[in-house]
Amino acid sequence: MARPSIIEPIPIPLSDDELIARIFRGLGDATRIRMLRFLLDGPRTQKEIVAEVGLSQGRVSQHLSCLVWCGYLESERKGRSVEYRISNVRVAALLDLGAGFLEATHGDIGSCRIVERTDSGISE
Amino acid sequence: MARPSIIEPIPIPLSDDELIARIFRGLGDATRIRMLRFLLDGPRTQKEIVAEVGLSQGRVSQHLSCLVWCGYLESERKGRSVEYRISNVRVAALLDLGAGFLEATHGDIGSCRIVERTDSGISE
DNA sequence: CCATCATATCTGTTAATGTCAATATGACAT
DNA sequence: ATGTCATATTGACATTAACAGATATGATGG
Repeated sequence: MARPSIIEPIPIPLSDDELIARIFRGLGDATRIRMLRFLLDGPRTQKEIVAEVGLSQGRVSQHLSCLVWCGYLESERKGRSVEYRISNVRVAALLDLGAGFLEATHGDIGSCRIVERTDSGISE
Repeated sequence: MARPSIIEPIPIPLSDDELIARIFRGLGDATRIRMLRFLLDGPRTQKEIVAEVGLSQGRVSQHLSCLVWCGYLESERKGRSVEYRISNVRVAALLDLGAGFLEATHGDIGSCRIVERTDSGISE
């Protein structure tokens, strides 16, 4: 696929710290986590993902581009649709480690305003 | 230590997806990554950390509070100073996995505007 | 080649959060 | 108790990025 609009034509040189931070920032949004966990069950088209997460199609498209260019997903056109799938096993490993970390802590992360984002919904 | 001001007095119930996203968002900033990597060498006082990262003392204090309440660091007062240290081995595991992921991808994450943050500095 | 379905892009709004500077609080030595 | 060093908090500001809605692009079937 061509470079989506959310992608810089020319990459800017970045520090190691910034690159690693971006790896994690790619996972730092509840919508993207939800998409990734949905796709752990198997490949899905964008339309199916839109139905699952309930956000606007445009926003979902951008999140998916982000996840692809960050290396978490692969995409492949299948006729009119585009199919998305988890790119490799490291993704599941990262999600597992994150979930394990959550369990191991006292859960105070829910109180930290620095990583706060208004989201009142209890897990489905 | 008492609850810092960046902490909600009463935690708001959050979805699993949001909690996991926050775990990763805690690692989604180059300054916090730099601090964590610095502390992998051993415990340091806040003053030493301020000298290392070169940001204002106030901002460093907030990042450290964030990292503590997210479960990445532990803090202990030592006389006038406060010593910070990596809380457990999962932290190093997460950082390693993130770095490994970075190597395994094509490095296109540096081009993704969604996880962009202006930071032109090449690694020190 | 045209209508339609699926996806991509653009525009504007809003909330989150990184930052510094200034100030307040806490611990310790004298 | 008081001055000083270390840390915490607050205020103001800029930037990032999530979001909906409108529109554009691309693929396919008729």
